[in-house]
Amino acid sequence: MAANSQFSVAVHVLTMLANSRDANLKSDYLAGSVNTNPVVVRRLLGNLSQANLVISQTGANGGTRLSRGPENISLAEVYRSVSCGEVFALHGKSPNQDCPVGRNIEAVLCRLQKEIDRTVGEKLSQYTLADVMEMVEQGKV
Amino acid sequence: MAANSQFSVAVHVLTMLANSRDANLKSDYLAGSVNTNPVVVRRLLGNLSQANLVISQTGANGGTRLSRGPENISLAEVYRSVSCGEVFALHGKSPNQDCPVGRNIEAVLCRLQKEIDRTVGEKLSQYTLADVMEMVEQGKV
DNA sequence: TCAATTTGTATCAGTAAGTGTTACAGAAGT
DNA sequence: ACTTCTGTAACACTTACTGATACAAATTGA
Repeated sequence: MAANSQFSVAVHVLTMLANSRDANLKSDYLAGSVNTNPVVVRRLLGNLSQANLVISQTGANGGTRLSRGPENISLAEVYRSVSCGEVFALHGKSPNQDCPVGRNIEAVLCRLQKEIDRTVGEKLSQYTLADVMEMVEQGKV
Repeated sequence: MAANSQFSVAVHVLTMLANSRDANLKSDYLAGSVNTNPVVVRRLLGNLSQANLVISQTGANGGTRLSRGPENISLAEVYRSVSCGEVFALHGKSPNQDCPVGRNIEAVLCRLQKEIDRTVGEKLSQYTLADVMEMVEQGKV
């Protein structure tokens, strides 16, 4: 399996929840649609729950539902809740401070990083879960 | 060391090359500024060379220089040459095709992915290596 | 109260990617 | 020839994600 597909799975799961409105969906059922293990789904739902996007209930007839209407959940929130939010990372080790470039490049890259990440966030905030539901609906054959 | 910092290191190295104009810089010297191993730098320069951003020469007095002026190298090109260019990944395994959401979500996410990646590319293409040089210069104390 | 269900979480193994290092063949200058 | 470099292979280490089993705690309902 490749890199970080958590955002994709999160959007998938949230769309399922949106389609079922107020009914609690179980991690087993969601995992069946995503084609993965229920624990993977529960871990992901844990992140979404911490971000107040979903509400989970333990016990019999438990499960997970959206915390609000899909038109009030932007993809930017989803992205933030399951990723570090950085398109690229800064240097692992600090560059050589005796070098004029090394001394100043980090600040430049940091500003650039923030700008890129903000751009991604703004783009994602243009879409809500309701938009995704609609697109999925239109894609139906 | 953390995630993918290759873009940061690439911009760092290219800025060094830009500052030294036509002189060949050695991987040892560049590694000293980045604070890493020469082989790491040479691997990175290999990518940049394949993308025709730099020219390397083997042998004594060898090294690497830019293939063109820094005002003609956009950060989008740099980004493309050292990363997969995807802000988020699609599903690892294909979702359950018997589920209405599973059947259609991939296409929706793929469109969204392309749009986000294009947005990042457009933002990065607003900056050239010459802009970075200037910002680094201004940051000097 | 007791049994069944379901989440939350710990734990472990497997996979993939990036990093750092040593080593060495081949190219090129003197 | 000898020295200096790049290009690259090989290996160990770390980190992150995925997938799986296991079980405590919560909740429902009989």
